[in-house]
Amino acid sequence: MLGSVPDLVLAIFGPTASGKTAVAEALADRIPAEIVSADSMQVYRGLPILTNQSGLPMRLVGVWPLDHEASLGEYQQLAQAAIDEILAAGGTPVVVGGTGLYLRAALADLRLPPAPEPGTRERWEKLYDSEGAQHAHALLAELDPRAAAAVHPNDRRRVVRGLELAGKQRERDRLWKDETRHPTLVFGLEVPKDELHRRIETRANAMFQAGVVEEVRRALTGDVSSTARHAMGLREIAELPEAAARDVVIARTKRYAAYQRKWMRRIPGLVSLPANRPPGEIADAILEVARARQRLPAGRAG
RNA sequence: GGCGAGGUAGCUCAGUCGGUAGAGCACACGGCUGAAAACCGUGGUGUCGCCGGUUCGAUUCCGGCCCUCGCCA
Repeated sequence: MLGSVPDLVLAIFGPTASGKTAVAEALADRIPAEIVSADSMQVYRGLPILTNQSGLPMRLVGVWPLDHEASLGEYQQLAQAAIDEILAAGGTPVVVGGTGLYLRAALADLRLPPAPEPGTRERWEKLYDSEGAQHAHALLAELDPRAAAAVHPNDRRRVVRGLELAGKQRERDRLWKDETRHPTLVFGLEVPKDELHRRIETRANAMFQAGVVEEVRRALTGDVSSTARHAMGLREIAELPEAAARDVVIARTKRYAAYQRKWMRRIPGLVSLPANRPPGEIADAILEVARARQRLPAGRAG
């Protein structure tokens, strides 16, 4: 152990296969830390190979069964509770993940509006489908002009959500604000695109060697929620020959990595780090930044 | 070698009764607040296999050639 960085939250973001987990592990080797996952698919148990679970001790990995409907609000409560608990015990929470929105929800107080009351989502979805997108959007414009202005009529999900919340107070400006619940440093791992693509291909092959086909087959014998169903490759592995499924998984993972790069550019306060070094060196660099930040007068970190 | 089908965007393909072309996926950019590995929006990136003929004009019609696939030898 090289000492600690008390009262500070560290976060590591980056595209799939950028080595986030290895860096988090190296950090946990160096300071009293616990890892908190910010990953919308690793929260599920039952698909450890497909969702690339590492086997390291981590909070919020494998906590939901596959038939559980995911929700950002529920994740936020669990993740914030975990972070607070680790801090209270004197440890450093290391929040690691590839789901940008989940990472923000773990670190910031997004003031999420409430979950829909039972039945209301179904009701608005029905209206959207029967009356058409334009009609539903026009109705939203009547009930909540600001919300309507922010969504395209074709965006069924957000038009419906807007209708659910019509009339309720919403704070919409917290997602991109550099405000966190605790002093926090967010690091982003940068890997050149070619190198990242090579790693993604290698990992996809390893996934099949590790038996992902059998894992998926087993998982699909039970109920799978609409959110878990979106795990990349789940459908393809069940339906396509192995080689074709692998190609789809590779293509979609590359696309996902591009999406994550977008998040990396947007996450407030993110400190970018080149990732083509051993994880231990990256962890040392992170700790150096963290300690320098802690020597500053009390206040916001990041 | 014979017969058949085909060669158009990065990929799979549509189309043009002759006026230089468009879908899906991919890609790029943007949005996003209780589904985010999701969802939505904007953008066409092209020697239409090659050479010649007919034509004011050919990716389209005609001839030849090259290549791919299938069947038969």
